[in-house]
Amino acid sequence: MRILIVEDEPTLGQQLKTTLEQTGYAVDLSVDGEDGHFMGSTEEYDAVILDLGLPEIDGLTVLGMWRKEGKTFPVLVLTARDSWSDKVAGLDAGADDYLAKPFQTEELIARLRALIRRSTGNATSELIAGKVRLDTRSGRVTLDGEPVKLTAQEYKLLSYLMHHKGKVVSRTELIEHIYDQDFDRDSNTIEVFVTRIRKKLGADVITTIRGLGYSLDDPADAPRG
Amino acid sequence: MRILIVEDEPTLGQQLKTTLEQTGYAVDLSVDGEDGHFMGSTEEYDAVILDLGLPEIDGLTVLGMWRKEGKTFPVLVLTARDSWSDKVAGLDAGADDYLAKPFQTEELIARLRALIRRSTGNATSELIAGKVRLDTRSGRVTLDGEPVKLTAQEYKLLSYLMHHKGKVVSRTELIEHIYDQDFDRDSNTIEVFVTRIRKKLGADVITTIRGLGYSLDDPADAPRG
DNA sequence: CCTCGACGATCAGGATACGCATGCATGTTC
DNA sequence: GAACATGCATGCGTATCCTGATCGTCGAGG
Repeated sequence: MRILIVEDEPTLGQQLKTTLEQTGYAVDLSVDGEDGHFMGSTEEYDAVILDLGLPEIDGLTVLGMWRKEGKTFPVLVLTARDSWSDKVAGLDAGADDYLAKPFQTEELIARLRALIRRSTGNATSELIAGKVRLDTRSGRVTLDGEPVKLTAQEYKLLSYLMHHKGKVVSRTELIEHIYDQDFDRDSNTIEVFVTRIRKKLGADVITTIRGLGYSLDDPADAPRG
Repeated sequence: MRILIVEDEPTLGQQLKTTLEQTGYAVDLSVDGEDGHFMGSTEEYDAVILDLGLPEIDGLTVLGMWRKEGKTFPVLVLTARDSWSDKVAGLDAGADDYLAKPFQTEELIARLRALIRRSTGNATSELIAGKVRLDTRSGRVTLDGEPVKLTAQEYKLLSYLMHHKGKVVSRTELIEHIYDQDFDRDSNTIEVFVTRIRKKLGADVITTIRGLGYSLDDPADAPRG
């Protein structure tokens, strides 16, 4: 899962970036509205954290531009002001949630998790596909109830696939969503990690669709449509 | 749009109901967890407003039951408590948003709007022709609900035909849209793939119009209504 | 109704691109 | 500095694709 943070205060921004990366997200950080808008328009994000009090361009303006462009990623708005009218304005401008500063980092993470879960159409924080379970809260993965140790990248890859269960995900899409910008797209790392995940969870977990990408299917919601 | 309110405090509940009705929603009001759960399970709602501090059954429990039953309507949780851990628990239990009491009615409405907008925003990009369904988002094809495995080229060909359902598509047109430039036009690959698709999906899916090309028709919108 | 020409369908073999697995060098973490 | 994670390069096996030949079918005209 890849996140964009648009925050003009360098300390807070960098701190958020670090925390989120430790949580298992790929994070890009932008420090002003113009650059932030550009990033959000050109790159693929699963969620955006947007500070309203930006220099140059106002956060709400940026948000409005994205929505006009048809961008649908969920946006979590940060506001220093504690007036509910601002919140209402933010929500109506297309924000999906907001958080007033100062806030607990845990709460930010929980809200982010909920946003991504919701935007990918999942009802709970525990993703299940056959014998494999992935708890987005604890970041744990189990196979037949047995805990499985995954590395950071393996987890990111699996998590993205499980969030998009049943969908055919191209290699490019995977690269765009588990790495932050500046990554060699002509590389076979995705294949390598798919191999490693299969070794740990079984070969049948991830299906290859030749020429298109990969797909993670749940035997439970198979046929019988 | 139809809303369910589960709120044990009669005054607040009734007031909310009135306000939302004036805003243009159809509103059902339930005053305890058990009844609320029943309503949510049996009726069709576009969103639910759920108070956590309920008598009898706890709000979080009700929410958990709905999610287990596969209910996906967006849920806005109301909580009197202002501890972020409760909020985190609520979000992770499957809530889509929460609001701490006391709150401004305007804010509630704005959040509700945002929730519904998001949950209905995902128009299904599914192409249907008779027994065949092709989901462009997930890249999957089903026949009578049974998933069918197509190769990349087969998928491209079928996809193009389904996008132009009912139209007669020439072989040249197919080649131009399936292959990038510079492809031997005097080749019979199209015929080969049509054959393969027919083998997988049935001979009647693709109709041959001799001398002109192919056409994919939906019995549903056949000539003569 | 039959014949014939033209077009489309089908089949099978070889070429190729694709994905898999493994080893190794470089980074990162404790 | 050791253990581990990551990403790149290589060689290999195979599903997939294209080609070309043959077979089948449609439809018009005799």
